[in-house]
Amino acid sequence: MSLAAELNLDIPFSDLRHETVLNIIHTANTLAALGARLFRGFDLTEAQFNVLFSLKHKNVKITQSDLGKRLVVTRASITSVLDKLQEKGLIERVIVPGNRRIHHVELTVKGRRLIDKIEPHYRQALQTVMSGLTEAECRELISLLERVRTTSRAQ
Amino acid sequence: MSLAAELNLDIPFSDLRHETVLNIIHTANTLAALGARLFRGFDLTEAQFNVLFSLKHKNVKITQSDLGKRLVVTRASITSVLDKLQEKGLIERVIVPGNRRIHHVELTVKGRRLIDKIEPHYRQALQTVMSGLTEAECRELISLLERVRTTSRAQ
DNA sequence: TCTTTTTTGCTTGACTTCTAACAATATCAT
DNA sequence: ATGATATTGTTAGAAGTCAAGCAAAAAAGA
Repeated sequence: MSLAAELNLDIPFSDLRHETVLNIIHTANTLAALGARLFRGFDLTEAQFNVLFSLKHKNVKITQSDLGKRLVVTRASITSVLDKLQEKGLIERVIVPGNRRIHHVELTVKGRRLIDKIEPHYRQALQTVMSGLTEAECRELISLLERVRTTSRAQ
Repeated sequence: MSLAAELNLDIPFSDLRHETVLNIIHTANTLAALGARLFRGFDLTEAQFNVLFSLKHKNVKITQSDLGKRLVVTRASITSVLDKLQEKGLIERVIVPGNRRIHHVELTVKGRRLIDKIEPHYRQALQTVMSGLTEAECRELISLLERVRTTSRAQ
């Protein structure tokens, strides 16, 4: 269904570029909402899931700043998400000998167990949600989005 | 640039569907951040801009619930955004004779002047940000995203 | 009519996000 | 080495988001 129809607009889009941008944002919101619903079943927010997932799929030690870059949020945001995860006993901040400014963030046993339990459901949801596109179409979509970002970064 | 490179991941994506979903979300975030930067120059948040823009491009009277559906946020969210806009004197809630449950939301003169001032900058930014894609590519991108949403809605 | 259901807007509380500022620490340049 | 600069993590404050629950009002059904 067209976005204009979905949003019940009384005037169709007159600006193709505008329509494209809103389609990207609206699709992202739709996907994020599905994710949020899945994570809530495990008492996690999307941000909390993202941290756990990043920690699991990271080989080297990672600092809070690294995590921020990876998830594209500020250091201040990471601080508060980690606080919540630490309260729940899912991660720990490990002191790094030789550098008193940084912490290494690590999954606890409990944290690892939780993310291991969620991940199959997450993979399954991705599979389902993207089942409407072929592999070639996925690649095409990625390529178009990369070009949008490239232009955006030039701003 | 690939998303994996952008995020400095040490392992490339092994799951094409996952990569696609993250590309959509990350591109939307990038675009939203650009928007936020533009709106901040006019002392508006993105949510506030979205409300003003919707009000301007709406012919019929619109209630708070309508606005929520249009912007895909809950009624609770709309309430607080409207409170802020009302404090600034940019919108007003108009009592509807014959139905004491609803309000019509309308731009004030000040609100209309502001959105009129911002809109050309917004259009220009859209133009710039999407200049990397041809019209045909925009249509292709929209079509792929619509199919992702169609599948998502089936969940 | 009268009861039940639905819709509407609001409040509260939890969470995330940002910007701006800060202190502690590390790094760089002279 | 020492003074200037940059990085790291934190805090505080503002804003938005949602879910859940509420009261008032409207709509639907019996």
